[in-house]
Amino acid sequence: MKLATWNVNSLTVRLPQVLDWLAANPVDVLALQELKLTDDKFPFDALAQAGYLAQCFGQKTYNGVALLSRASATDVVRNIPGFADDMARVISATIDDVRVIGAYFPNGQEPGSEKFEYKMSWLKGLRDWVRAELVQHPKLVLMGDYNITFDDADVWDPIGLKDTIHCTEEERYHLRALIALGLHDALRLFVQPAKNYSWWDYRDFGFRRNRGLRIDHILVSDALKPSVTTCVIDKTPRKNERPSDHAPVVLTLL
DNA sequence: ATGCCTCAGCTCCTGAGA
Repeated sequence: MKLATWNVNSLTVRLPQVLDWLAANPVDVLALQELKLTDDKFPFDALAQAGYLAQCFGQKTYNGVALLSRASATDVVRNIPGFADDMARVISATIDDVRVIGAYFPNGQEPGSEKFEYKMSWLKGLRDWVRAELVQHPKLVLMGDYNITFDDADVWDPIGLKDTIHCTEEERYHLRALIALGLHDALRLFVQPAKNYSWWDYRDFGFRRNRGLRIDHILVSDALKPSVTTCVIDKTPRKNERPSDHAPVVLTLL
């Protein structure tokens, strides 16, 4: 079974690239973030022709998430139960006996800002809910755009970006707290090349210079960990003519 | 230096992203 996550930064703009990528990478599940469209504009037909069912949770202008799958998805849940939120950031479903959570974590903008405080409370809400989900669904994958780096190895300039957004100790504390629930950073289960990032700024030739961050992650539960055979960041779509600023992350389960 | 890209929208500028 293959699962992937990709922040597409507008599904309207990126749909052709998503279809191309799925044709070349026929994964079983693809979690999308930053759709930037409402459900009535979701391209169900084009994806169905490509062989994918879709569960979507859209929103005008910002945010918006979806789960694409070859098999049917059951028990679909939108956002975090118990955490009131007017932004469309999370969608979950059971697919092929695996509980899949696709999430677009808040950006946080700047430490100390109102948006940063929202990010912190959102992270706490997510953790409390995922803790309960793991009891109900031991085979669980939590993947998406986390907007948090684990440590300096995830940052192209750890000194220059120290304590800036995505790199603060508060954010990393919450990320480690998720891990402490019994989850594993799938990419780090394997030896990785240095400077292996999932996002690059559009400005200043960020991708060409590999000035990036690893902020898109796939976390797998204890029960799934023995089944993980590969986890890679696919930088190919970042080389497209009008790319998303994020690259997909792909997980293979036995 | 509060921008450099990119995207959406009450679109010819602004807010947000990260």
